Amino acid sequence: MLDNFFNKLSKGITLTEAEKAIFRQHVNVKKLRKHHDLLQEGEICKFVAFVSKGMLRSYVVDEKNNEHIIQFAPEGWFISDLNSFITEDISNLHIEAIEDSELILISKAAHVYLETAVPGFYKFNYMQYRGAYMSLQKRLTDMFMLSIEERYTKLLSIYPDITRRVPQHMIASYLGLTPETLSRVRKKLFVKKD
Amino acid sequence: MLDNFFNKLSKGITLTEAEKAIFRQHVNVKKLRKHHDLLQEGEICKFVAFVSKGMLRSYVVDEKNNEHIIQFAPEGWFISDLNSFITEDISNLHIEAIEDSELILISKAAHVYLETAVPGFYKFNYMQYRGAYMSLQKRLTDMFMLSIEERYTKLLSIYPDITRRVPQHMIASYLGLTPETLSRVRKKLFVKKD
DNA sequence: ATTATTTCTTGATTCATGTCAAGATATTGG
DNA sequence: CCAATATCTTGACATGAATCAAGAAATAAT
Repeated sequence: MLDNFFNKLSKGITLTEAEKAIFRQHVNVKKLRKHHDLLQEGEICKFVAFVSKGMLRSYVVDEKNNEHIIQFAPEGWFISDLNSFITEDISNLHIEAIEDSELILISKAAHVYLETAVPGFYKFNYMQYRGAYMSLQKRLTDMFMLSIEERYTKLLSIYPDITRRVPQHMIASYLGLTPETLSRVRKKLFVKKD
Repeated sequence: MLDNFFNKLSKGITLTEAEKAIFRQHVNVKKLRKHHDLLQEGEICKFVAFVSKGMLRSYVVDEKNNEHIIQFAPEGWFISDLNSFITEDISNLHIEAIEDSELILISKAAHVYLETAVPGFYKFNYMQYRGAYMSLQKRLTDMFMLSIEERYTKLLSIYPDITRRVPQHMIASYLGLTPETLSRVRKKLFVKKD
């Protein structure tokens, strides 16, 4: 059940069997079918979720009802609204499955407990947060530096299977574009290649 | 010399006098005058800098020679190119003083050493990274959700003294605008207020 | 299979912001 | 104090992306 989760952790730290047992006692497994919500705007985010199977997205909705995708989380990734999770303020994010998924949920109490009971987990989170900050900063500089075409092709090169798993309008949303604009960009790109 | 630095740390952790002494042995104080660089594109970022006095900015330069500001760091803040610092790849950032400044520089070796010699420093960095990630995510959602006016007024409300300390074209750059556009936005805002 | 739903494409048009250029204002340095 | 430099404003114009609308294509449901 937790194999993928332990695999992920073991890329950064080493876990004893005893520690794995502690995790098993303190996390919850949850299945979430496509289109179903893990978190809705206005709720307090009470978990960090590890995606062991499937794929989720987090997004915000603006006053014109346009969705803007903050993050995709395929299997092997974590997803949460960290702001809400830490401060216990209400969230302005939605988190939703975009494929039938299987999750490991870590509640706040469990998260706090596990960080002291399993020192490696604290270290792991340190690196997660640092890495998350570094990637977000890259995303920001890409927004500033790259043309739409470049941002799109870069995304494809980093996540080659994204076009097969994620509808194009969501990729547009992630890149900060309308679906129409992305469609036209793709047309141009593919004409060029011929 | 290190008072501001210790004050900052003591907001998250408690330091003994012995630990302060360790810091004093392992960090460097540096003065940097306005317009002078702390880091140039193409170099490897070999430090994390704490700003004890003055103000710095980090920015990228695109192929049209436009600057895009990633971060402002007034006194009490840290600045670095964390990507370059961690991976030891060359940086694509510039870091520059925008006021006469005084810095506490922590080299990579010192940073690593201090995190083990002063456990609280490790904890402090954990929170720094987590917090940095959370603010960057807010910045990204603001980019998606808010109009230019809203982004500008929000910036002013969070950093009321920024207009006095930072030239307007740099604020424009931080917000992802041209100086002309920001000038027009301000005009509209101030007409409204009358 | 057929219908219904979602996703994607394409065209016409609008609009916000960028670009270019010039002048005004403010700041800095000798 | 004056000159030089940097910063900010304003106008005219260009342009890239959004919007609106309709239809095509693909996918899912019955």
